[in-house]
Amino acid sequence: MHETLTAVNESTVTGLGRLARFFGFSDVMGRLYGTLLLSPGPLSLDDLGDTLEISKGSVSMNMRGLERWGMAKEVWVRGERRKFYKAESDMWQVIRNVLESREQREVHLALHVLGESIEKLQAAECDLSAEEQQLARYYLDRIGDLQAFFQFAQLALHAVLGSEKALDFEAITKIEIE
Amino acid sequence: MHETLTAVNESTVTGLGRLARFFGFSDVMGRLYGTLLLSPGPLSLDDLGDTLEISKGSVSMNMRGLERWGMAKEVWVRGERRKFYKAESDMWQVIRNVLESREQREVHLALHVLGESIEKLQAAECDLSAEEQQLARYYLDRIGDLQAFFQFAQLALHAVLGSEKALDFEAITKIEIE
DNA sequence: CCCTGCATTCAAAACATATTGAATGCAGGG
DNA sequence: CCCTGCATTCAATATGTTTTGAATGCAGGG
Repeated sequence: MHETLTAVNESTVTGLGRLARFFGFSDVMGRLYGTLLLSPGPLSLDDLGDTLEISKGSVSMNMRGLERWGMAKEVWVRGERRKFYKAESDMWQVIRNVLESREQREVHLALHVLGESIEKLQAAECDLSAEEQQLARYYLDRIGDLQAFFQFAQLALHAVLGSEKALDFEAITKIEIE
Repeated sequence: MHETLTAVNESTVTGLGRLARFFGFSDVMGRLYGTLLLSPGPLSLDDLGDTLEISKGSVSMNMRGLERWGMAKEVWVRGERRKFYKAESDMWQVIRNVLESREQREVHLALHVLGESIEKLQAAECDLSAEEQQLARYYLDRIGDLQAFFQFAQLALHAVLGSEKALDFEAITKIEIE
């Protein structure tokens, strides 16, 4: 195959590996996704293992990860007994999946814990010495800041996820930046 | 100290550790930040090490990390020879720091690499066999999608960072969510 | 110019995470 | 009901990361 194609393929796959790590996934997951994304046809686990030079076990586990996150789908190839996968190529869908299941949960948890702390501090107020009360007020201020941050994050998430009809990436491509 | 204060302190510090990991920093950095945030006065490296029960070395290295990211600042305490730190309590500033120096760079790099790939593919077109040309077009499509994603991310970053006068977190607190 | 009290560095150790490949499981064909 | 071809699991291992603490560096006081 022409070296340009090979080079582009490799840098894309590497880049997606990097992106995956950035988002807290494993490098291999990103590379698997990239390999699938750049393959016109579906690939078997063996294909993927051969291409990326990683073991069958690793391919199997990481692919299941990709499936769980809705980044790849199983595909039936007639006449084949093996499993074949293709990448979920709708980026928007992938992002929704990640934001919804992971980020959303983190933010929720954080807000829950912070809310509890505030309640506890308010409930305990009478039991505290003057000095402790002062510290409690300090805590309430700082925790209020954190709460504001997470509420901002929640707003941002809602803004991105809430837009029912997938933001039009193609349109965005055409916007001139800087 | 009253157990409520202790409990709230601990859960906040733990939560910030978690948040730090989520953002790709070390757990310890988050906990150090949390400890400083909940301390009315500045703390020395020893104070921090004692509180979190970690070694001097670790405190030293992680604090320098926090400083580099603009999450903590050195503070002079008169009559003391030791270094003292306080948390940068302006969350907005912290977020700007992280987004600007890290996320911004990632997005930039990605867009650069993708752009290069597109150029390479276009330049090589004539050298390709019919079959290779077809694959090249396929690559261009997929890479275009990735590009659109990163351009979206860049837009989002600009939107958040661009607003010159720090988004008003306090105001956001008051918005009713869901 | 040494001594003290601190911060910093860095190699070794502890710890965490990812990968491997042999063993196991499972389905469909004969 | 066994055999084959595959996927999956998991304990052992390799790899990467963080922490530690002893050694080192450095500034200021005496």
